[in-house]
Amino acid sequence: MTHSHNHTACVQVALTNAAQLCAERGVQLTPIRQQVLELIWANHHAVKAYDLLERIKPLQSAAKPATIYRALDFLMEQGFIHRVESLNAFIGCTDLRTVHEQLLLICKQCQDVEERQANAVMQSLADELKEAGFTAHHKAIEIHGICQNCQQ
Amino acid sequence: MTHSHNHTACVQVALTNAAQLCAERGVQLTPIRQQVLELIWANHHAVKAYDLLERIKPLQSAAKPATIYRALDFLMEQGFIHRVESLNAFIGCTDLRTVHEQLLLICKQCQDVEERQANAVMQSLADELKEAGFTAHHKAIEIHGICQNCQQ
DNA sequence: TAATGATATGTTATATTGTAACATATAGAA
DNA sequence: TTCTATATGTTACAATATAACATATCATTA
Ligand SMILES: [Zn+2]
Ligand SMILES: [Zn+2]
Ligand SMILES: [Zn+2]
Ligand SMILES: [Zn+2]
Repeated sequence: MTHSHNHTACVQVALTNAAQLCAERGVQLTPIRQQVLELIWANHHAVKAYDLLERIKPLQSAAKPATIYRALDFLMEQGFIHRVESLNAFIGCTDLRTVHEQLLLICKQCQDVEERQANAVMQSLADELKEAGFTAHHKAIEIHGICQNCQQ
Repeated sequence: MTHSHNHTACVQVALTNAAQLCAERGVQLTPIRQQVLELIWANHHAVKAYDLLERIKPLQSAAKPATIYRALDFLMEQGFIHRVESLNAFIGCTDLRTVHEQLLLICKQCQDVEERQANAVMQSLADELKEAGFTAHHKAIEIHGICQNCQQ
């Protein structure tokens, strides 16, 4: 994603959808929440909470850790962002309109994180969980390696 | 696993295999490393580093965070334990003799973590990664929910 | 033997990540 | 207006993890 794409469009889609969904749901996309979402969408890297804190300070001089973590909690509840567990970091969700499980491909070289639907994987996982008698509430599927662009 | 099994056997297998593998590999299972491994194997819960620190202090009064993290690094390098990314915690590996990807089923109720081979899942994941052109180095697949025993 | 090098541990300090708790503000509903 | 829910401000701290340098131990080898 770092490589040649119209990222302005990515950001605009994300923000427009978030605003729309908030309106539909009767929740508030406040300035702080919107700014945090925009900062996360600065690129396709996973962003750390304290990096967000530094970056939002020019806009919100009173910002403290709780400011960021509250905004992150909200954005996660609404499904606008995902937490990358193995990085303690956050990325914008690229598929706001679908209820989905996320498979995250995390490139060690360019730091980009790609979210994929991976329906076949999710289906075999569902089969496996059924066999195990396990009721899933949340799935974290995070693959670290080298992305297609970085291999060339 | 909490429910009715011979856990003494689990521990013994884990420790015996670890000792054997260290001998084969020419690395040292020092007292600290062995004690940390035993503490991790106290049960099938994921254990946090600072809990290990408290628990090892009666045995190693000089223990500090670095003591634990170094032992954990060693045990992970040797494949004797896994890090549970979504819990910042560690579990003993139940399958020391096989090179494998781990699928971790994490029960919210009893805290047990079950490691499963899940060959079908891994195969569809491999297919998906191939399609994505992504070369995987490390996989963290962690499912949170309710285990079979806790549902009854 | 003595010097060397590799490994493991001791020790202090600090960096990073995340929450708790309580106060204040704001705005719509009753 | 008063109440209530929601959002934010603020202080303090808890929990997780690493850096950096000192010391110890032991096998190798000059
Ligand atoms: Zn983009
Ligand atoms: Zn890349
Ligand atoms: Zn057991
Ligand atoms: Zn359970």
